[in-house]
Amino acid sequence: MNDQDRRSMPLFSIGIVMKLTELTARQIRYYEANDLIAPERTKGNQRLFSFNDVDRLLQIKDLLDKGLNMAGIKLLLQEEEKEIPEADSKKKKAPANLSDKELRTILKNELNDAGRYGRASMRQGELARFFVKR
Amino acid sequence: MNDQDRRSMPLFSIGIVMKLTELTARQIRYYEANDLIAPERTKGNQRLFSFNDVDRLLQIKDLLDKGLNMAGIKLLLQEEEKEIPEADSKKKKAPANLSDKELRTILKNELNDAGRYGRASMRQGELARFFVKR
DNA sequence: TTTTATATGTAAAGTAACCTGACATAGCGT
DNA sequence: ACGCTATGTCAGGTTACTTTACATATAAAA
Repeated sequence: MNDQDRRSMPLFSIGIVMKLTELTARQIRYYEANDLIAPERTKGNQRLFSFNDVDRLLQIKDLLDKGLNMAGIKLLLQEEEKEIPEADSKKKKAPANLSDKELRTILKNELNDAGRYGRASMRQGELARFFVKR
Repeated sequence: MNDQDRRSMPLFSIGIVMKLTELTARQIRYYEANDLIAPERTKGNQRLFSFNDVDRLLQIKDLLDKGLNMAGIKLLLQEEEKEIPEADSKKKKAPANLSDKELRTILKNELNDAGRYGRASMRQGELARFFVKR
């Protein structure tokens, strides 16, 4: 269990994400429709966002403020993903579909590598960095 | 915004908390009815749990497994809250699990009203520690 | 200027998730 | 045997989310 797993755990409903990001539901769904984010879904098809998702939404918001459009943001985010090979290429084998039990285990596990958080405000910064070590 | 603020931020729906803790909704509501937790509510009256809440639910589950009842757990949690004024800068490593004997001792002392036990249980952070630096 | 594209608002109808309250019950201690 | 405790389950009601469709302000293009 590593940081990336934690950050990609689907935890938040869209209502919470609205508050965390100060985006409307309409905006969030629109960004998804434009493939800027891809939150998980519950069995009943409701969106469930991870720290990574929220983080990315804050980036999107920031880039929009700077005048970029969907296409530009998409390019930037793609570019960014390439730059995160993260040294350990092996963890690619453990993708995002955690079972409930794994999820639980993760949460109960003690972490020696507990994280540091930054000082960013949630409006502009990256939420995940705020909460989780990287 | 400090650590405590982050830990007490209402973020999770009961559905997510069920998965994180492996408790049923019935159980969670029952514990709330018994004043073991006090999650926030949305405007529409639905529960919203913080990291602290989830953390505490994991403790409750643990104590139930050890045979305590609501009253005993309540006492322990209350006691723990007193200990958390955090004046103790010791930051001693969490004694992850209390032995049955320790539990008995603590409870006995409490019930006898013989005063507090000195050992800061400090085991508040299972979940929160996972996510947040301390 | 007029047209087109973009990003967002809003409304409607349906469903998922949640709420409380009531009743049932297994397991335990007395 | 009895009662209590912790949990299950069901019912009826409410909230939160879903998609689809149409509206619109602004910006870019023609």
